[in-house]
Amino acid sequence: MNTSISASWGRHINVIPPQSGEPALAPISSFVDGQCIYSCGERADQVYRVEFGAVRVYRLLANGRRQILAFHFGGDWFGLQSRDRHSLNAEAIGVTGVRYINLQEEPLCRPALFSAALENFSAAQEHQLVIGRQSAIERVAAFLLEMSERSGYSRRFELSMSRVDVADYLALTIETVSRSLTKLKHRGFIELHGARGIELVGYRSLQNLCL
Amino acid sequence: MNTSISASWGRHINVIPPQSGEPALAPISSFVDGQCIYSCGERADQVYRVEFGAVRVYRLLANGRRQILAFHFGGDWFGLQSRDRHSLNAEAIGVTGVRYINLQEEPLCRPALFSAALENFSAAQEHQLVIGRQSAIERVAAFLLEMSERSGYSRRFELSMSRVDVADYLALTIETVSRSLTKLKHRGFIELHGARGIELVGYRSLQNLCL
DNA sequence: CGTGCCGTTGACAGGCGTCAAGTACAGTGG
DNA sequence: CCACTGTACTTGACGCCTGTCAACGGCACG
Repeated sequence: MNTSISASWGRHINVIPPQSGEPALAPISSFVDGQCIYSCGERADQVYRVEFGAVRVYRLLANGRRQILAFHFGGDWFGLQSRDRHSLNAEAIGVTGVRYINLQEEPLCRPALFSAALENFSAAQEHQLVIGRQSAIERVAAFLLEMSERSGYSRRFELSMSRVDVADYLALTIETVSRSLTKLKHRGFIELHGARGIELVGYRSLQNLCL
Repeated sequence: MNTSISASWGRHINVIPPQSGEPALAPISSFVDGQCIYSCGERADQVYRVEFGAVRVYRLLANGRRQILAFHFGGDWFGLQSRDRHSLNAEAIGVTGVRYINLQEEPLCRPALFSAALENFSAAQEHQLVIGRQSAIERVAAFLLEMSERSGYSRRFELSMSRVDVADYLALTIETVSRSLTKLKHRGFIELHGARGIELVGYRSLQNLCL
């Protein structure tokens, strides 16, 4: 799926910097596309770190809708939870590897986990602003910039997730996402290479949209 | 402002349980209504705890809009930040007292702060779901239930914030908030006592709205 | 009683969701 | 090599929800 990227293209950061004296990390567990990593209601006694691939964290609502709260890529910690049971689901996007630590065996309050929690918190707040106060086209622009940042600020990259995922992340419909991408293309801000390939032609223009 | 509450009414929890061996808490600092506690760009080397009153945390966007990310009441920690400078603003709602700890003098990674960070994170996620996937009336219902919870699950309570604040928290306009409240009243789910007084008549019905 | 602020209500328009049809592309099998 | 199929994505038509603009009502305060 997202393994067929031309070599010259940026991708999401999959290289993990060597951790300094972080013990008790289990070996890499591998997941196929769409496979559940944890689900709502399960005991939350592990914290995960993405090694390669990507992860979506979401909840299903009673009206049948799905809200994706976050995407996680290589190096990101996820699964931190304020209660002892998960209130969200996590699934692999494409072939994905994660490692985890067991919270029973480890002190919960570690600097690495603390800053991971703050990073997650900060990302959630930024996303609140996007879905709260931005129009459809602004949300899509913000999303593209975010994905660019997370693939090392590359101007050209490939989305690892489908339109449905993008829509559920931005609290839009796939049709609106599609239309917004088309508008951005017509305005000369981006170019589309196939369904997943994105090129940011007008980086500054995109940023101006998101103010 | 929110000091003129009839004694029989629930209020937001202002009583602080005695902390067990938590040192270095500065004495209470008092703020008047609307006073800034910290603002975007300042160094974030303090973490605050509400002693009485309430706090709104928000950001102003370029289009002139304001998004309130969270309200904080007695006992809540706020001001935790992943970077060394604040990216948000915090203001007092009504007469408000806070205490803070200095992060320079204290180890950042303490259990109390860690769980505070996770609580903040969790609240941000729940709020993402509300503003992402709920209609106007569902958001208002969810808000009332949240305020009820935070005033000790009382059926009858008084809002400490204005309609503008509610609107900016729910990513709506004041008109839509007002209309939604009227609808909830006409459906017999709530009763309004003045502008700020709320009585939840149909608690279950409200919950069913928010599924 | 006038003034100002806050909240409510109404009329209207626009953006986005919904429904539906059309296109592109990969995989499969003949 | 090509037809067939299914999935993902795009585009179009239309309606509703919510934002915008405006007027009105209630209440505190001077």
